[in-house]
Amino acid sequence: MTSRKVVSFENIKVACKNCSLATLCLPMGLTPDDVERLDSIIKRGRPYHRGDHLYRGGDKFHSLRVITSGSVKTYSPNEDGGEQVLGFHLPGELIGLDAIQDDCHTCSAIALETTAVCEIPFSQLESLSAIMSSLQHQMYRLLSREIGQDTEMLTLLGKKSAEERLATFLLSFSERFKQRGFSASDFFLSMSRHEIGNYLGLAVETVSRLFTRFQDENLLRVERKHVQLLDIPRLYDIVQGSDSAKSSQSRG
Amino acid sequence: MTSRKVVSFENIKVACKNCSLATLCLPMGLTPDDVERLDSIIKRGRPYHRGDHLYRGGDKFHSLRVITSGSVKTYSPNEDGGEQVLGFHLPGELIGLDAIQDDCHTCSAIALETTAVCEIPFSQLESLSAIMSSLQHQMYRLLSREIGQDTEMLTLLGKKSAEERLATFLLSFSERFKQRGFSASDFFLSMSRHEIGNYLGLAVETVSRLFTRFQDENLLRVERKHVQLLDIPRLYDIVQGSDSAKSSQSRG
DNA sequence: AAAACGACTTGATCAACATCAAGAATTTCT
DNA sequence: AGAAATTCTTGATGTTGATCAAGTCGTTTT
Repeated sequence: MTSRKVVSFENIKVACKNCSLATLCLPMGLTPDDVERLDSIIKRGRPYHRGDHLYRGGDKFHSLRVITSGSVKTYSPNEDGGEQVLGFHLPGELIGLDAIQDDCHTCSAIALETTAVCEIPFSQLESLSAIMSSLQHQMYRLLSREIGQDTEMLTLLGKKSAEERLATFLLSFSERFKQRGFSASDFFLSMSRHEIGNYLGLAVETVSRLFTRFQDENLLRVERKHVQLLDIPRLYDIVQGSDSAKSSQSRG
Repeated sequence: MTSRKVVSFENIKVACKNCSLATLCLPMGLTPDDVERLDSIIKRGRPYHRGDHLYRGGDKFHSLRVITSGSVKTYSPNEDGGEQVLGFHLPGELIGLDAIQDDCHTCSAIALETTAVCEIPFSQLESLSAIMSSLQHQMYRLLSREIGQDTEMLTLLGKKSAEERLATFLLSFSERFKQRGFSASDFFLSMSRHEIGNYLGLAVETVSRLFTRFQDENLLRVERKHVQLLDIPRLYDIVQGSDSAKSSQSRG
């Protein structure tokens, strides 16, 4: 009896239908029936701790993963010891899509803090999507969205100044936290300055100086990992490039 | 009778089973029967001329497109009139994948020379892939590959020097021409220096100077759009970063 | 063929950001 | 708690590649 209760409790925890992230995640747009079927193949492992790898480049690919709490950094370890940070992932986001191509992870994923994930065995997902057109459609959409996000990032790295990059970075987190029901203007970043710089193609020192400058200009307040955005409209102006940022200074 | 012959000829031209690109393209890994079914939904339009748009950002999305001859540039028109070149596409390559997300093209595609394409209505492709698991698998692989390529490009723009970028660019074309049965060391680039620079996040002048420098160093010969790679191994050394390029100079 | 235009090249200068260096603040380890 | 190791910040200097400017070559127009 007791064990039945425990099992039941576990099931509830895993179920997409009870998950606040469902609208951001794989179940988006699926009927409750379809969500139930999807649920049947999803597994939840034990949580990862800061610094634990979810997978490493070269590992055989079995499962896509959705972050359910915490945050994850993906990076591609490059030949000469260095690394390129590819992304920071928040709850509801799906990672591992790049590994479908040849059944092998091309990049690594590491927990930035205590992090829980749902695992979705890809071969089962594939089979299920063959008989559930809504799921297939959602998969195509998610893969396409990933491509769209990557191309936005290409524009960022190809054309934008350091200032524009950091503003874009901050607003991306602002929007994503907001979507998840958290404050859009007051949050903690789980990654280091070094990781931010690597991601944005900037030196650590440049990132640090920009935080200081943004603070001096009353765009934000920052203390270590804690960031408070004070003038989101002006940050958006900065993202747009063109030094219109100054002209549209918020009525202070 | 005559008209039957013409129709038949047209059919042969369109058929994937007779296409030399099949192994690079959507039919890759499909059985002949499956290729036949895929064929049934593919359309070929009239060729595009240099400067013609295949689609523009904002257009409603109907079809994926495969280049069958010629070449195409994709770019995202950015707010302030400028553009970010996202890619150059050769025969066998599939474009439009980013538009699946919300049925709307997010970027534009323009022919760099006389170019023929196959059109694949996406809704039909989706339906077909629901009943052809091999096709579904291939679609997932292609989408995943696109993501992988984008992340490689992120590393290029985030971390690499101008020299490394141009070497990477040239070797990418070398490899792709080779795959298609053309010379890996002697080819014509269909895009301008300006477009190369935009794509690589460099100024036109920098691209021009690098071509000159590479030529001075006997890495290649270049005249206008015509490029001959003279020392491919050393170009690979340059791509690797670390100035090992000099030490592994080819035995001259 | 001459003229006009656009693409490419080359040179000179400049600016943004990287790198080097050192110190301050935090976190981790024992 | 105290020491060691990180992480972050700040300053000084350097370098890469952008920008500005001018000229050459090639192509298109008339």
